[in-house]
Amino acid sequence: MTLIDRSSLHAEVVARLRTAIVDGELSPGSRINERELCERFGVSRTPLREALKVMASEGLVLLLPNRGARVATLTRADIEDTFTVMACLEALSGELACAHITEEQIAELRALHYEMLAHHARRDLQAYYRLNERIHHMILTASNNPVLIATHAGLALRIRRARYVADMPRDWWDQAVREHEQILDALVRRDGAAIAVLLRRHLERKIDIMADSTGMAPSDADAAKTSSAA
Amino acid sequence: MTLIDRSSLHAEVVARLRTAIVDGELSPGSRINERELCERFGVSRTPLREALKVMASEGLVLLLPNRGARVATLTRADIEDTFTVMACLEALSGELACAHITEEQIAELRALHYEMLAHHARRDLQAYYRLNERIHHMILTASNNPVLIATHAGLALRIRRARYVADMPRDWWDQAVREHEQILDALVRRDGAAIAVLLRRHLERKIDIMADSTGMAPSDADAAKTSSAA
DNA sequence: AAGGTGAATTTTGAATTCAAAATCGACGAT
DNA sequence: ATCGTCGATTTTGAATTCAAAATTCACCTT
Repeated sequence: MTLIDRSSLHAEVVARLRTAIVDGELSPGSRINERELCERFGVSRTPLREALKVMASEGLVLLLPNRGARVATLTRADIEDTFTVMACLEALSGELACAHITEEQIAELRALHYEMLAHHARRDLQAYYRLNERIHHMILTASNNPVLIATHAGLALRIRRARYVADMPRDWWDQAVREHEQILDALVRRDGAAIAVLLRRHLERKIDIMADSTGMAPSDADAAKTSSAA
Repeated sequence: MTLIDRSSLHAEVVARLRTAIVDGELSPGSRINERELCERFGVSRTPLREALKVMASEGLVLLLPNRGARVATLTRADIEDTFTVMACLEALSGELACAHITEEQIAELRALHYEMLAHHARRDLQAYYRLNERIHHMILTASNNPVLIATHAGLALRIRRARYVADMPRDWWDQAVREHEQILDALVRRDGAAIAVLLRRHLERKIDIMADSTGMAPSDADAAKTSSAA
């Protein structure tokens, strides 16, 4: 593992710690050993601790006073609650995008949509996810509301671990693609009310798929109990 | 100024720094001198710097690498964008609250509403604001979605400085009170769709009042230039 | 006199140090 | 043999120290 660029150490450490957590390199609920992470990143404890505090305020890390840090766990309720809020935010983004999006952006969005259709046809789930993400993000961007974009990004980060699940029922996937077509159509018609409804339903339908899938921790409290065995 | 409790220094410093910024004790755009603040809080630079980094991730502070920290300024666009998102979140909270709120909570909400009416009748703006805030927060709480509550709180914090303005046009105030009555009514009827529309409109109407009022900084960039003017 | 140059000072960023709290482990009592 | 207690070790929290960057300001040049 390469050592960190010394010029903006704090930001680098935050970024790498975030990546490590979001990518599951540091498993949910696991204890974070400061000394160990320092060695791994090649930095002293000061910037690492600063990073931990930032991550805690982002909700990716749990800080137990005098007892160290722990990677935050996601309960099923956390995921559902987060997605409910994200669905609402994306609905708003679509609504705003209808008012602000340019013809060029719509053209690009259509291109991305066809690319996504290609991945769907090939059953390439990973590639599909990537395009899907780019499309949603492009609508967010077209909302022209930086606060909305940042708020969404903050929430997306926390559930990223759970968002992209391996098993997606075939019929669900087909339906999602159809929904995307309707969403694009509403955008072209600049029908804000319609796209808001479509986006929200689209996202809320995803909740069940996600939460059902991978083994979720029962809760932060329970995880803390079992791990420290205190 | 009392020195800080030494048991949870970092959290205390974050809380006090946040209060200082939100209450306008530290004026927007002004430079933050670490040494000076350390003396004021009676702590060393380490916990203060940790707090600054957390505040930066919250958006209350701007960190210029190697050039210190600055209290974030609010542009009119920031306020409008933030309120647009908050309006959407509160609409969702009302919708969810319709499904979860108990009869007892509705009774309490009605009591708060009458208290607020009293303050409105007396033209006691400060007291009105406090009640208004409690009512909105109670609906948020009744949504039973901690993520939604936390997200809303994070945004509310940033614009708190601008939210409660001194001059509120009489007709606007009267209208706001009428809207509150409709909102309460929708809640009683458990009409989620209606309350969502009402709450969103209610909040969005507030945007104009707020942004028009107090002297807003033109932008962060401009404010940085005229730095020492604070 | 105006503008630029460079050393002194201040301020920031990060490592180190120091103290307190928690964890671990051995020993002894029941 | 198990539980509890006391001391050693580790880990955390915060102050201090050290180095690098930026700012200030006197001085020099034109």
